[in-house]
This record gives sequence, structure tokens and C-alpha cells, in this order.
Amino acid sequence: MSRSPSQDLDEHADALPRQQRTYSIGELARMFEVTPRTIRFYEQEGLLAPSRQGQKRIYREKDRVRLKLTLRGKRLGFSLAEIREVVMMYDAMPDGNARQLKRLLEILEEKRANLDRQMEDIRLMRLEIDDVDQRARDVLRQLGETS
DNA sequence: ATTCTTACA
DNA sequence: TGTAAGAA
Repeated sequence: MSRSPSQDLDEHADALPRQQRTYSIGELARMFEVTPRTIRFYEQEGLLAPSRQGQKRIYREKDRVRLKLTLRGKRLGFSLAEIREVVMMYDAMPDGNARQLKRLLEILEEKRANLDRQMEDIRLMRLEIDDVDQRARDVLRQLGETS
């Protein structure tokens, strides 16, 4: 579970240079510390859809963000299917169809509810850990005073 | 040197 | 997902 403490915290680093730079599978693999195999695998699973220049895969900013979301989802323990839903929503926005947008809003609210529930669970879990930590320290202190 | 596909552990 | 093999 080794992870570089920055990779995932540049949410807004791609605010403007949206669809300019392109990346090779190797470059993306290096910047996210995964192997090209992993990236091709996610493509098979439908989480990535890079354009091609012949056989070579060409990744754009959009793809980089997708990969970022995918890896984050993996870290959070989401299934590929769940990650796919989020990733799909990320770029299912372009058209301005009112009905479709309202539908998207419903889905987003549902996802938001799930996330809130998870956050609460995580908060409680964190409390549990703090509790065990405290008790462990207490026991340790006891042992120290005794011996 | 890199990437691609396919297949198997 | 890793690794291997052969092609581009």
C-alpha cells in the first residue's frame, strides 16, 4: 500500500490546459506509479477509452483524470463497476439535454447519499481506532509502572 | 527503446 | 495483475 503523498491531491491542477497535452501509456504509468498493464486492464474494464494513433494509445487530459479517479476508487475499495459509474458520469456531461441532466442530478444525489453514509461510517471507525489506541496506551502504562 | 496483442499463472 | 512471446 505504498503511495506517493501528492499524486492524488492535484484536483485542480488541470483547470485550463484541458485537452492539449497527450501522454503515452508509459508516461501515465510513471506518473501514477502503475504498470502499463494496469492501464490497459482498466481500458478492458471500460474505465478508459484512449484514442489511437495507429496501434499506439493516445491519452488526453480527460483520460488522465479518469485514471486518477479510477485509482482513487480502487484505494477506497470500490468495485470496478462502481468506479465505472463515477467515471462515466465524469464525462457524461457535454450535452445540455434537460431530461438527461435531471436524470444525472438524481443519480448524483443518490451517490452523494451513499458517500455521506460512508463518511459517517469512516468517522465512527476512526473513533473506534482512537479508543483502542487509548486503551492500549493505558495498558502499556500499567505494565510500565508495574515492571 | 516502447508499445501492442494474446495467452496463461 | 504479472509475465512471456513475437510483431510493429
